[in-house]
Amino acid sequence: MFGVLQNVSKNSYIIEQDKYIKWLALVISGKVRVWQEKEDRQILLYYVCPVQTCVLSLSAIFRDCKSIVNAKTEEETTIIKIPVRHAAEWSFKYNSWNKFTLNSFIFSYEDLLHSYKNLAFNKIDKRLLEYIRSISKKNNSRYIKLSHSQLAKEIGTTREVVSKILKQFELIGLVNLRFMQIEVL
Amino acid sequence: MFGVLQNVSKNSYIIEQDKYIKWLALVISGKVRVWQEKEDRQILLYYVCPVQTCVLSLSAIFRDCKSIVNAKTEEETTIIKIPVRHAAEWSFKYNSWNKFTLNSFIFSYEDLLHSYKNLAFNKIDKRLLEYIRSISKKNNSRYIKLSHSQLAKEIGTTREVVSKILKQFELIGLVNLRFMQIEVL
DNA sequence: TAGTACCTGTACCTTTTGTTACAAGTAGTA
DNA sequence: TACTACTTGTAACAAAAGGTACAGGTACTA
Repeated sequence: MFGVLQNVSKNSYIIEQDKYIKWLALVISGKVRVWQEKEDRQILLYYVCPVQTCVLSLSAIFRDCKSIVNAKTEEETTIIKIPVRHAAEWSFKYNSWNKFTLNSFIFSYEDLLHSYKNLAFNKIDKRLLEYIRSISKKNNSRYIKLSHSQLAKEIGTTREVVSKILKQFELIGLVNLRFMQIEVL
Repeated sequence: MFGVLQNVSKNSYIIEQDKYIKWLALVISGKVRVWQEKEDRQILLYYVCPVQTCVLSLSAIFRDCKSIVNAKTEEETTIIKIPVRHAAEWSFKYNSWNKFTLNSFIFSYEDLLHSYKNLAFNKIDKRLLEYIRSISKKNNSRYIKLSHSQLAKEIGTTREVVSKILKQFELIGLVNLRFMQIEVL
């Protein structure tokens, strides 16, 4: 038996910055947020949803390393914990596992590359608009139930900036604002 | 015979944004710059040096895709061109090739992650200082022979901003400036 | 030597983003 | 109800970054 099934309650850390990664987590149900932070700022990297794994814990398979990100459950989450040394063997034993690993890297790399370009060249208002639209699309709902400060932590800025920009968006008819709710028009 | 050895002259495009990647390039000698751009701004992703491959052309191995980056030789460069479908087979045939591929992804992903965090949280002056110091270290020389506009294109800003910041650095004794030369103190 | 292309410095201004500070609203609960 | 924690709005200000414009320098070469 190599993997251990485990239930993790909401808001628990799966990975913490500067700590060693000892096992690989596969998310079976729930949702895990992965981000970077510095002082009181944060920036989202991605969410790990069923059935995916965090590409960064994958990288730990191949050499011991400290995590450079944080990962925390956003809901009650079920994961399979696999000690990294087992997962490393699998890559050479099982073609399908190898394929899964490679695909995870490819997808994640391209995703991060898009984020990088976005961050380098687009102003905050554009990044915010794209973000709320992507949320709306992903959830298949016009209504986004996030606070301004939560949004600020996703895109790497401050609450006041998000509030100001959202207000501008409302004035030009892009959104409607309510308490803890943004309606994307 | 799968690979083709090829000499590429200085300043030739290896990969262009929005074009399909048909082959994988292994750099045998020379140097290739990989970057993203938008209008007249650019931001460096990495350099490909012997004996490495561009992680992004690796990703093309596994599914047809348009490039989201540019790659151009900075010196006379020798590459081996491998049609992507051959390279794809190798991953399942040869353990050592598989290992090489995975290592490329891991290294590149972590590298990009550092850049992303740097871009998200650090001001331009700090990023510039880190960049020129890394160049100095890499070249094992105090003297950096790059113009201000070249530096601007590496870190994603404009020439005027670089000139101003370098002048400040000179005033506080961090560097000495000459025509086409920065001495790191 | 003149011409060209590129490099550097800098003053001035604008836009973008962040900070501080405060007022007021919402929701849950003891 | 009163208390708490969190959310939202916004004015005024400050700092960071970018853009315009121009003067002058350097290097190469025709």
